[in-house]
Amino acid sequence: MSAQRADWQRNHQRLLEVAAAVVARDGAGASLEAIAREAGIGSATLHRHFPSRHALLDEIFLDGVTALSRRADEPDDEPGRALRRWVEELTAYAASTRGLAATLATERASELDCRGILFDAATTLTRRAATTLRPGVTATDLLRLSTAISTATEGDPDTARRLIRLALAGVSLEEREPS
Amino acid sequence: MSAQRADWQRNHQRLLEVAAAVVARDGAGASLEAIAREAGIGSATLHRHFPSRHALLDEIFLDGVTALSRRADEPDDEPGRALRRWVEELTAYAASTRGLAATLATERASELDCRGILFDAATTLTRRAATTLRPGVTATDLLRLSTAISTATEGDPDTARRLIRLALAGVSLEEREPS
DNA sequence: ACCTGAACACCGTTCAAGT
DNA sequence: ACCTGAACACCGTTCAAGT
Repeated sequence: MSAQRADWQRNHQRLLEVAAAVVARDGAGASLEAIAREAGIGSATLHRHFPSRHALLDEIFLDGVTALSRRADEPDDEPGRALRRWVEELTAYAASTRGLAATLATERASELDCRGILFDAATTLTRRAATTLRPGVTATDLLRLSTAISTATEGDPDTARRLIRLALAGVSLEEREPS
Repeated sequence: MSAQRADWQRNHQRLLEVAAAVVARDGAGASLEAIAREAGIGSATLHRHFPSRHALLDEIFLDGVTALSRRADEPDDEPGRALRRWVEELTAYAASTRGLAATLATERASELDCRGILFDAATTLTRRAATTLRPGVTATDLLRLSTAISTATEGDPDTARRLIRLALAGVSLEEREPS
């Protein structure tokens, strides 16, 4: 590893830490100029490190999302319950992590970004729980519901949890076909 | 009515029409400068007519939302179905009307804005359907779910309809308490 | 190779000055 | 009374110039 590469890594790391703090404070729409300013670099340098806002946001949340995705592997003898619990945790986590919900709502650029990682986890859980699910329900549906709710309840994870539980269980007591 | 007041009304009406067109094209975050420019007025005048972005957006959508709220009064001998159908229509309408979902997601300023009107309609339907609903489910819950989904699916009313149906019916086939 | 200052084309908001 | 041009303090993006 060259000295330049080590330098770059240090700057990169520092930039990410500052960016995470600013996004936690100002949300997904935080000023990129403010991030560069607080990191002590030029805004042009920020743009070279991260070609888009989404690229920056995605890297900020990558560790937390990866940790959450691992929890999908915990064994559970009731796969339906395991799926519901994980989706509930994802929704509450995204609602309490400023900027994450908006990041997940953006179309992903690569297979290895936050959304791709969560999609893989959701797919595994959905497959295991397939027999307990209403026919036609996909991992994509569950992620869309979760992201929609966490986006709408940013900063209020209790409400997020309540709404995703409601959506997973259904609003009505009646027996019906959804279509 | 003075000539000045008539003038103002004409300008106001023209401004609203232009604003509606620009928002339909550019979304809820449309440039207020662009709206003023296309309406042929100064941006300062726009700000005097509408003290906030929300005030402008709300007035743009008022007619459509009022029409939708009236449909809650149509009689139905199955109040649970009536509620579900109306919430589904609201969600699809908001998803297909650019800028409306974001407007509904904003905390309301008055009792007579779009959100207040929809809240009244949802409250009526929810009360009629109370015995068919899971205990504790409120009109606010249903509006929050609808707005969350339509915000996340702007421009795709078919997906919006599919997701709100799923949320109303429940994802799982199992009998459970949502706790 | 890497970074930066400066320029560019935008914003929203406000207010003195005009009519 | 009403409207406007202009000013102000910001943006994101790009690039020639520096080291």
